[in-house]
Amino acid sequence: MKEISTILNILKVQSVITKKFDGLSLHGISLTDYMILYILSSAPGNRLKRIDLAENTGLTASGITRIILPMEKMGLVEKENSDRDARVSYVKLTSAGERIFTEATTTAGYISKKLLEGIITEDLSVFAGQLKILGGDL
Amino acid sequence: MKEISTILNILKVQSVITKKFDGLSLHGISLTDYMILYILSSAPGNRLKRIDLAENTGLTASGITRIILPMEKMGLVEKENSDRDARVSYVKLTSAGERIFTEATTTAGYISKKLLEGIITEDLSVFAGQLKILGGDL
DNA sequence: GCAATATACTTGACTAATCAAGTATATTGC
DNA sequence: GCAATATACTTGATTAGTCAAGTATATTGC
Repeated sequence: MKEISTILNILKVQSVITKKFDGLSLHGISLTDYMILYILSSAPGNRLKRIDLAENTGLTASGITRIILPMEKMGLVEKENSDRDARVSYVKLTSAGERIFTEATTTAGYISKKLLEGIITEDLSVFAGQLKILGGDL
Repeated sequence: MKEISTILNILKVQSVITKKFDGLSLHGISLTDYMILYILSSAPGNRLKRIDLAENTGLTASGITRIILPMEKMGLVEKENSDRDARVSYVKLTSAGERIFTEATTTAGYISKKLLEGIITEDLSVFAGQLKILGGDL
């Protein structure tokens, strides 16, 4: 069945990707860290509730708590409380985080281009659209 | 940069997929278990060296050791030694494994179809081809 | 034919994530 | 206005995997 093999191939691709993105460690961050910086940098005010960060990354709320903690310690993001709702806390990109993100984007762009270079440019947007259908939208 | 967001979307899709495939627990196996059964079932003689299984799944050799152990205990696969090379051991699908695989395939097929139903059939093979370019080929 | 290197696999220590349960606050309906 | 429920987040325990090092066997080149 074609559908199943397609799905299983996505799993394999994922492991290929995470291996190639080891290069981000050059900037002291993991691929997941990078994804979070990426999402925050395009969020309004460079900040997002933890729960929305979970939704956007596909991680659980508890996964977010655990990954954000060291990022806070590194000074990439900072915690902000909501004055409307005492339950929520925002994760906000710091200027240091922005700087690291910009630097890491050079590396990430290079790796991504290499990974995708076999795919013709016009097909790429189709591919991206199909991923969106599958639930991948940051 | 379009390439980066595409790559990050693949990561998110992966987490969506693994969540949806929880249904396989109905058959007592995980998605990774299923992937291994899938690969073995289409391998010549229904068996493969551990190292080839690692290559095909995108896991490490040590990951294979760890995931195969409980599958052996469950009787889904069995170990076979090579008489040509004392270092290698084969992982072979048992008839019980084959049966579970067939049952699980019904579930997996259903979930996969639902996941991919937004993608037009003719686009699906293009999509599959693009995943292959990215390194995903079982 | 043997030393050096490479390959297949396993194991201990670790990490990144999950889930289930717990805490604190908010919302809703009577 | 308060009881019941829902939401946002954290924490302890667990799990699925990694990496680095170790063991055993095979291959290669002199």
